[in-house]
Order: sequence, then structure tokens, then C-alpha cells
Amino acid sequence: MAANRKITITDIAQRANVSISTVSRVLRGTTPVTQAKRKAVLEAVDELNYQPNVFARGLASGESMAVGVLTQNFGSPFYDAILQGVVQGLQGTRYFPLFADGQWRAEAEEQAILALMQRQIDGLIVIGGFLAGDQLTRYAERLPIVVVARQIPEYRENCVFIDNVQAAYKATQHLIELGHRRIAHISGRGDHPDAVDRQLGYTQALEDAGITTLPELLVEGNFRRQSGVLAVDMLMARGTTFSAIFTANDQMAYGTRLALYRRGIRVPEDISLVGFDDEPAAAYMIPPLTTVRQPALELGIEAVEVMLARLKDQPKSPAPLKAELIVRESTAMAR
Amino acid sequence: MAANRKITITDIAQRANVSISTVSRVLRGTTPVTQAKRKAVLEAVDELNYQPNVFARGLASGESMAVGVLTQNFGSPFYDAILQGVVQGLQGTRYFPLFADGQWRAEAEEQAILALMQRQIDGLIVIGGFLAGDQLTRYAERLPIVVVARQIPEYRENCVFIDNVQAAYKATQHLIELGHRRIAHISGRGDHPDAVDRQLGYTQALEDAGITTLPELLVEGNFRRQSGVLAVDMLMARGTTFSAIFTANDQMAYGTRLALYRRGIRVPEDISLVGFDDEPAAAYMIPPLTTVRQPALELGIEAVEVMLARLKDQPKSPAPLKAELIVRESTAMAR
DNA sequence: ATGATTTTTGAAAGCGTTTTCATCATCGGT
DNA sequence: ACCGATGATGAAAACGCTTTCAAAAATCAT
Repeated sequence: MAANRKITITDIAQRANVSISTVSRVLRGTTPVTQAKRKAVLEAVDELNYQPNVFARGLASGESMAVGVLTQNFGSPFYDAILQGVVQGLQGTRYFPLFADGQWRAEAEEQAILALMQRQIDGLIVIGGFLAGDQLTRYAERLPIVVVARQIPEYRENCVFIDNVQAAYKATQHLIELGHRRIAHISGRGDHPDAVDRQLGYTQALEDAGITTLPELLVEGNFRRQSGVLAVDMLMARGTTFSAIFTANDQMAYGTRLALYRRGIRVPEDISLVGFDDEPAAAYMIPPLTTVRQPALELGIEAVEVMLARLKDQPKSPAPLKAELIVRESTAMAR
Repeated sequence: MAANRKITITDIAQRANVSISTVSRVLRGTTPVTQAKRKAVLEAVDELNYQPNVFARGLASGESMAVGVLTQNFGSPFYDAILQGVVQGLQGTRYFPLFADGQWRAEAEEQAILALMQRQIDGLIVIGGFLAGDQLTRYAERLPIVVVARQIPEYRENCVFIDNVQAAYKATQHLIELGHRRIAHISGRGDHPDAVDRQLGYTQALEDAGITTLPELLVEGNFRRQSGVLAVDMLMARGTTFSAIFTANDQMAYGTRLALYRRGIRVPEDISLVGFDDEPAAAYMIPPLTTVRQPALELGIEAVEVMLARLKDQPKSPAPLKAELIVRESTAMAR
């Protein structure tokens, strides 16, 4: 039971009475091998509990059987849900995911990508992020990249995302249908495409309903909880009135909710609140949050599909995924 | 700018006018090399933007410079915080983390470990999990393992964890000091050591205060939000009364909170609630949750330290880390 | 200077696979 | 039976690095 020498392909070859080439062939299934030998090899593999050495394989074949996954931050519920999808999608394939995080900073992101590439990844899945589009397309010349939850115009064929404008439109529309007229919007970081698209959806919905957009009802957040509370402070300081708030993600909705709670403002009686993402926690907010569900898991899975297809040299366009409004208890008719 | 052939150590050697052995030596710093050559090599590396091939390295040296990190579930805030610590701790070292998740199932956990080992990891950090202790020690014969947020008696020297009994004791004591006498406890999975320790702390605190532990105030959850709401249903169905609830983690506290909200029971006016973990979201619960803060980030960082020390063959015992009670607004004096 | 050490260096032998290439066996057609 | 094709197989050459070993160069004591 001690640390007996690592067993290699040579051991298998001897045991099965064939050459190592043959062993390799049955293992990879690249070239036909007679039944008898095939069987002998497989048995030997089984008996000796042989595990091919990934490094030797990678070195010889040039393939790492690894796909890099760049997220922004472990612990962000929405991103993590996508991660889960990726893991799920990769399950059962011969590929292994290598994760790295970009910490919401283009620079860190770039470093992470470099580290992943140094690890010889065969492909890269980028979840969100801030890295400039052209930078990304530059890397894409070196290896297949698919981008999730973000849209890069010049690289559209490999982007898996939902229509943020439309999704935000729906959310706003819901509020309008409930009779709200003065609807505040707490947006995401202005340099983030998702943020601008969601704000656009908000504006359009208002416009289509003949409601003029008021700048004093708009405040820019940064997608984090804390910025939700700050945003409410800001809104209050401005002294404007409003009966509903639409935040560009759930996290900021939680912050908003807390700020309102502190002021004794009830949700949804006094103010209706709608978020964006439908993180698992949204259903447990007090009161449960009305929000736009992004199919995060599905996004992750789809990203893997697209990636695998490209790795197989049979490119496939991402299937369109739709966001859906989930009405819970944080929204009510305007008084 | 096309995909010019990958540059290798040989290119550097030529450019710097030395042998590849010398290049390898300056890169690894294993053997002294004269200033002049060293400089030449470094320049060549820089000019050609050379990146060593990890596979070739791993194959030749037998080291992968990768450490496996087994988590239970991306997306669990507490586990993710530890993950962050690990990432942070690894930053700047030559090691790269390889993540895998065990999905809260011993079987999946084992598979994940196998997959990681196949990737030739130099060490393994296991975060929590259910894999039997002896199983784990068996793997530990093959490569260095350090366990975080879990205590395995026979492997104590490599476990980084906090004293759950004491931490739960503090939480319960806090409730007692506020005048609560009938305190319910929603525990974690009975097969999880953390769960039993926390319950033990709860029982002891009660005992020390001369309060008898009532079985009807105890209900077993599974650490997930949903089980918090189920637990409250259960408690209610039993028809017992209580003025406070201590849940074995924050997630269940959220579920509990929601169940109470649905019944129109106020927190903390009617019932005080305390959680465990202090996930970032706890501060944003309505009302902000009193909870026991586990130093998750620090746990992760410490785990890495211990691992790196072992990898350097200079074993180091984990530093003790303490949990801390964070009093917020979900607890109040008993009426 | 000289020989004995010590340092620095290059050649070459792995590391465990994959894959090309040549060989050998097998097979169908005549 | 015999020839050309076809298929299965093994030998050996990569893959890009580390590391041992021995030679060459530098250093030291005398």
C-alpha cells in the first residue's frame, strides 16, 4: 500500500502484451485495434488502475483538455449561478474547468487570462467582465473564446446573453401597469454595457407609456448592495417623490430595501421595488422580491455547448435565451 | 502578428547564446549562473515574451504547481468567502488553484478529488464536506491535504477551523442575557460535525444557565434556506412557544425570517433571531441579522499558508481563529 | 606557477504520452 | 495460389522542459 511507483502506459503495454502505441490507440480510440488486444488493454488498465498522465498527454498532443473560466468574483450569486451551469455543462465531457477571477477589474482580468493561457487551456469562457472588446477579440485569435452574460458587438457569434433592454423594459412596464408614474431607477456602473442596456429599457418603457423620464429619478450605482442604500440616500436628499424603484440588479435591491426599512418606508405598501437577476436570495427577501429572472444556469450551460462545438470545429450559434419577469410581493398597485 | 510558432526554451537559449540548461537554471533559480548570462537570458525572455510550457515543466519536474481546492458548491456565500481567501492567499505565489465542487455529496466529492489528482495537483485544500475522515486521511498519504472549516480528529494538524461549540455557546448566551428562556434551535444536517458542535454549544449554554433543553424546541435542518422555513412550520405545528430562534447558519435564518414574516410575526419584537456565519448578506437582512461571524476569508488564507508550508517541507500548525458575535437588529430583550 | 578545489556550464538522458512512418499480416479478386 | 490493397501494429521520433553527469573554467592555497 505504500507509494508504489506511478504506473505508466508502459506497464499497461507489458501487461497486455502489446506496444505502447497500441495502448494509446485503444485509450484514445483514434485508430481501430483488434478486439482481442483492445480487451487485453482495457483489462490491464482496469487491473492496474491506470491513470494517464495529463502532462505527458498535453505535451505530446498539444491539447490540455482544460477550458478556462473567467468569472468576476466568487461569491457573487448571479455569477456563481452561471459558474454552476458551466460546471454542469462540462460534467461528463473530457474537459476540465480552470477557474480564475477578474475581481471586477480589467487589469486583474487580463492577468487572469494570461495565467490561464499559460496553463495551456484549449478554450476560454469569459463571464461578464470589463475587459475591452477589442482586447478580447485579440485574444480570440489565439484560442476559442465564448463570452457569457455580456455582448460584444464585434464578436457576437460567440456571445451568450439575454436582451437586457427588453428585460428591463418588461420590469418597468410591470410597474407602469400597476399605476406607478414616478418610477426611480438605480442603474449599474455606467461603463458596463448591461447597465446602459437596462437603463435604456427603463427609459423606453416610460417613453412608450407617455411618461417623461426625469433625471432626478435616476441614480447610478455600481451593482453592489451598498450602492443601493447610498442611492436611496441620494434620492431622498434630492427631495423628489416616487412610488416605485427599479434597480439594475438584485444586490442593489437589497441595499435599497434596507435603506427604506431604516426610514420606516414599507415595501410594497409605500414603495414598490423590482430587481434584476432573480438570485436565489431574492425569493427570501422581506418581502420576496419581484425581479427579472436571468436564466443564469442555462447561460452557463449554453456557453459550454457553444465552446464544445467550437472545440470540435463545428461552430454553433448560441441559442437565444429569454429573461422572464417574476412577480412576487415587493410590488403592488400604486396608491 | 499571425500565430507564429510557440517560442520555447531553445529559442531563448539561442538568442541569449547559452545552453538550454542555463536558461532553465536562471528561470528556476536552482543553481547560480553568472551575472552576464543571467542578464542575457532574462532579456531574451523579455524580448521574445517567453512563457514556459506548464506541461513540459510538470512532466520533467514532477511538480504541477497547482493546488486543488475542493469546495462544496459555488454560490454558497460562506464557502465562497473561504474560496476568496484561498485565491488571495495564492496570489503572488507560483501556485495556481484548481477548483472543483463536491455538491454536498460524499460521492461527488470523491470523484472531484480523483479528477483533481489526475490533474497532478501538488496539494489539496478541502473546504468542509462530507467525505469520511478516514477516507480523507487515506488520500493524505498520497499528497498533502489541508482541511478548512471542518475538523477531522485524526488529522488535526492540518485542519483550519474555528471552535464551533464555543461560537454557538456565545450566540445562545447572548439570547439568554437578553432574557430569553425558551430558545429554539434549528440545527444543520445531523451527519455534519459543524452541526453537532453548534448544537452542543447551544445545549451547553442553556445548561450552564440552568435552563433545561426541550426536545420540542429542536428541529433539524440541512443548512439551506428552505429548511429554515420548513423548520418554522414544524415548530408551529408542535404548538410550542418560544421567544427566540438560533439557527445553525445564516441561510436557514433567512428562511426562518421569511416564514415568520408570512405569519406576521415580527423580528425582533415578537421573536429574536440569531444566525451563524455572518455572510455578507446577513447585514442586509430585514432586520439586519445578529449572527456569529466566522472569519471565512482568514480561514482560506490560513489554509493556504499551511499548505504552502507543507509544500516547502516546513510544516506549520494552523493558527487558531476565533469566531465573534455580531449583534445587529434581529435580537431584542425578551418581553 | 602549480595542483587541488570549487563554480559554472553544456550535453544528453529522461519525464509519459501521441503520432508518423514503415512493416507485417490479412484479405479479396483473379 | 498469387498480387495488390487494406488494416493492424510496433519502433521511434517528437513534445518542451528539468536534472544528472562530466567537462571546462575559475579560484585558491602553496
